[in-house]
Amino acid sequence: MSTDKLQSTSWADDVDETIAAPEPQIKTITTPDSDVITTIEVRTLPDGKRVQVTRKFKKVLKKSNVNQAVADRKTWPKFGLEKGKPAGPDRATTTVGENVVLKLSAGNDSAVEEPSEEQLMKERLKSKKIVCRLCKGDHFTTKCPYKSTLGDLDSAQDSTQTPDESNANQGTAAAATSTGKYIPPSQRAGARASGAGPGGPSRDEYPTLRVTNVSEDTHEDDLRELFRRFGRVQRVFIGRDRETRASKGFAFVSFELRSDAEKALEKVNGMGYDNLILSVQWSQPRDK
DNA sequence: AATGAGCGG
Repeated sequence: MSTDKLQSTSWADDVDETIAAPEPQIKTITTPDSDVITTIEVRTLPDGKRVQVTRKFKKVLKKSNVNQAVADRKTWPKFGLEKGKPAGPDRATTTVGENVVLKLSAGNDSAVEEPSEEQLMKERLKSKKIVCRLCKGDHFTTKCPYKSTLGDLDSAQDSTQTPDESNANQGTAAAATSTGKYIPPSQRAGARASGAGPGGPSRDEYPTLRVTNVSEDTHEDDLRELFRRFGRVQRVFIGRDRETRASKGFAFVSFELRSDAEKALEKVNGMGYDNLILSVQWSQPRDK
């Protein structure tokens, strides 16, 4: 360890230097046979007093960058239930985490800053591939474009029930499955596919209108009431400020049938409502 | 003028 190395590794010294101008003199004494390094520092305090600081450091013989005890432990033969198994983690039962090393450094050197916690998480998520359980695509299962068609297939495969149990459960909502897991009626084997039948719209695919110039005190229910005359309204959403929840003056109205949405668009676009004139367009599909 | 929230893994 060199003299200037010692100076920069002590954060306390760095702090002092900003206050006390006089440069401390440091003498390092190394004895080859001993495992101790001695430094003697002479410095002048702000009030003029001279002090001598003697520090002793133990030389550490490091085989690697890990704690010696940890390294030793890794050479132990396995014991207990793992007795006789080959060395190293068994990947079938053990997930090997990322080795995060805590590094302390003097000052706030942002140029060599470690990647932030957030970045590390993102990296980890990236390496932990998202695979759709239905079609094996790289999206979440709920985002699967084939959800409405493969969805039933999946729940049938997932089921550990015998056909007898499955049939018995279909009739009674209260019946528990053999796994004890509740399956809502809409997802039980043989249930009608979600949306308007097989291949029909899946939740986000309903015909949707964007309504703008909506007065600030218009509520979801008001729009539902306004649009219901054109057909079954699937959803009403009013754009709001995240914090204040105040309306941002636009809304989305989804119908179950495109023909109804079309009628609504024609009739409501340009219509006076609550002292404003509503504008209605087809919405662009939500995406991110 | 203006295009949505939040789940998961």
